[in-house]
Amino acid sequence: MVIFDSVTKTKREFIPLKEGEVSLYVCGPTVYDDAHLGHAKSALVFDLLSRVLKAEGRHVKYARNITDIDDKIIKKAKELGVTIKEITDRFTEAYHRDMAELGIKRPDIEPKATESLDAMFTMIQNLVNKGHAYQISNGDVYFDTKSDEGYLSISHRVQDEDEKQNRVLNSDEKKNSADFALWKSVNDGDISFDSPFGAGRPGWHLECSAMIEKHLADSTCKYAVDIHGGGADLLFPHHENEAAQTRCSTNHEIAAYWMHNGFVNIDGEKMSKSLGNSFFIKDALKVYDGEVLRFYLLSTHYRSNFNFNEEDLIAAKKRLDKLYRLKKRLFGLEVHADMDTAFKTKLLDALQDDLNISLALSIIDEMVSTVNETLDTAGKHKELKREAMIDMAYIEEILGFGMKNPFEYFQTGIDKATKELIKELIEKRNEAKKVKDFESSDRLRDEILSFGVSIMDTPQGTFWEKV
RNA sequence: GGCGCCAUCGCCAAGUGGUAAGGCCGGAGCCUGCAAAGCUUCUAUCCCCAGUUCAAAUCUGGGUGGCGCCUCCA
Repeated sequence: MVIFDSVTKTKREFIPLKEGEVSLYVCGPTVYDDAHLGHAKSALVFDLLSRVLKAEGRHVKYARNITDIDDKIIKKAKELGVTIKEITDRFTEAYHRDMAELGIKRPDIEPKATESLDAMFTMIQNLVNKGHAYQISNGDVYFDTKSDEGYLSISHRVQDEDEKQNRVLNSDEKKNSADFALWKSVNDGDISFDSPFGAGRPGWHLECSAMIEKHLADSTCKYAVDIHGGGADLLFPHHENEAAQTRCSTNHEIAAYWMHNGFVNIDGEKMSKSLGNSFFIKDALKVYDGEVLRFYLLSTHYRSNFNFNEEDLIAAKKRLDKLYRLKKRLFGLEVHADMDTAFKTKLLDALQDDLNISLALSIIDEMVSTVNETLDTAGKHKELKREAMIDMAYIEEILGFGMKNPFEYFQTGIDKATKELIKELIEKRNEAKKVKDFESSDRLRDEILSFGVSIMDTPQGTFWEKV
């Protein structure tokens, strides 16, 4: 496996801390609202990564956090007059539902901030003890960025410039303008948690470092985890600060490899909360099949920015359709043996190169095309069919494409009653065709088509699909 | 202002020194009562300029044009 490490900005051969094992930590959502396409992209990318690592025969320990303490959550809870737990439970559940629709597997560990406070306290205490953190008069505890020689080594920023930017916004008591809060004190009776540093709530960056130490890290290793991932926007300040906390409170760096996925834009415009053009997954799912969305969002390399638009989505759907067409053609054939094929090797090879999905998809297209061609010319070809089934099962396993029953896949969006009606009309039409009453059969076909479906006459019978 | 990314066929998109993958759309054909699906076939020299090299889409320099981070954000 070769991974593009976004800190060294080079492709590097992946060498795990412990042979055969991989620890992967990905920054997950803050659960105060529904998940949008950006959350989907990130979750999809790292779902793919963990699948590929597993396909290589590695044992993967994948953690993705749920941020359930945050100012935005508190604000929303106040607005709605409910507890923060009601908010976080509701949106955690929604997140899980949306991710499942996209065929994303649950990570092995999903730590929550509320369940990781002990680890955060330990980290803050270590930082204070080692002189990397200090408390100011109002109770806030800050990380002293000047005390960390490695600070800004992750994002390669220049300190002075950032200071100019931040000076006005920050508290006078802070030693350096870039210092960030580890603990924010609360005195006004607002929602808070008890801690050795007084009542308050943790700074956002802290939880990831603490969770990694608690769930994944081995203090005998040079790095806390093998791979740390997240959206490109998190590189600074979030990941820079995480790295600083871990570096200064423990005896290791936080991650050996960093992976950052590109952004999702909508029709050429940046999608962001401040612009208010977030596209929720649940809304997209009303119009598009979850697996089509999965295929579409995954069809571009993870580091590129992704421009979401309907025309491209339709083209992606047509491409996925071809895989399902072949699956339909092979339907009913049982596969027993799990053998290696040239196709499987090629597909894995492509994905092992920093998740080269475009190359992987072209390999799938070629396989589909070759099998179709052979089936057309050579007729019944049991061995070929069997191998194709094995290959498709592999695509399902490693990429999560082709998971559905192919007949149902092509009929999504048509209700049951209509399905029955269509079935009857097709029978009538076939009666008419039998006696070569083409006038009636064409009339019936038009009637069937009016439901927004297309029909196909094949040697196996007549099939229909939603257009 | 600081740091950084990108620019390949109408559209999406691989390829990072050896002579342009794949998909969508479109044209022609096979098959089919018609159609759909499938199959065959056709369509680019890689934003511009200069340089390095036997050889560059791929390296260097300079343009031009997009974009991101620096503030909550995946």
